[in-house]
Amino acid sequence: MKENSSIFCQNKNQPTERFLEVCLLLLLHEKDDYGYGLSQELPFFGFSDNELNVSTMYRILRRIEKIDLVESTWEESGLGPRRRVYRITEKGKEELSKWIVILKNRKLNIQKLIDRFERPDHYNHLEE
Amino acid sequence: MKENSSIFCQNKNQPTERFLEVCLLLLLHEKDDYGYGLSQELPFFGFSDNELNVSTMYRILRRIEKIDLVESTWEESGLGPRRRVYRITEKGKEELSKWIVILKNRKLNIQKLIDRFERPDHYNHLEE
DNA sequence: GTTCACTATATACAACATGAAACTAGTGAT
DNA sequence: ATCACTAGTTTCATGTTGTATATAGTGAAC
Repeated sequence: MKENSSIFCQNKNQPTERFLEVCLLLLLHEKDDYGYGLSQELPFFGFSDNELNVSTMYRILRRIEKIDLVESTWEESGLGPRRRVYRITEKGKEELSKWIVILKNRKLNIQKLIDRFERPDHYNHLEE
Repeated sequence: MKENSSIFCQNKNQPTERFLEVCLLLLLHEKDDYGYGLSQELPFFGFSDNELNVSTMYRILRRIEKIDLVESTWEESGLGPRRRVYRITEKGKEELSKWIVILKNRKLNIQKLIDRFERPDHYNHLEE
């Protein structure tokens, strides 16, 4: 069982903050970047100051590097500490594509729940 | 900081399977039900056979009872083992309403990500 | 010249959530 | 007797989180 688990990327959990992982992959799909720079793009996806935990973000970056979704090198900035600049790999791009499919589904399921909450009449015929 | 954390229900994480919690609250908002019965309604929200872990579901039911979002009583079914029948509380209804707001936001953020993946041109002007 | 704010990354810790598996147990059909 | 279905619980290893803490470079204000 669970052989149709393509819906689960890597057969792992899908905690919400996996969404952060996908956001990072998307941003790195657009262009190479480093942690601090990425953190400034994240409010676009709803991770505003209060909601972004930078520890979590840096941890995710290290984790997805370990599983070869991204690669990194150190670069001198001249205007502050060194930056670890990340680059998405082919494997990372494939992972991103799979996540897009999952997220489309997730969005639909959320919509279903909202509809059912706001228009209960459409589902009442199930009552006995 | 984090005082505007009404966006985080009970200040806790929002792992994806919290979505399962909200589905259960919604179903119990519609009518009283027991675990096994609820499990048969869950495919509607995307929790098909392969994707629903019944341990998780039963665990969530016990957890949300502990924090008074639902109450339960044992009932004889006559056609099998006893059933623990759950009923949503006022607190549970309030929690459900808060979650609906969160999920509407989550849906929007997912949509933003999908759009940005599929129509990168609209975001390219950011490049240097 | 030192304090402050900003830039930049990393790690340790306790708390919590998960999937998988095993377990108990009642009913009814083969 | 065995099987399939109904019904719920607990244990275990693994994984993820937020918080706090640490380090360190730059440049401006005082």
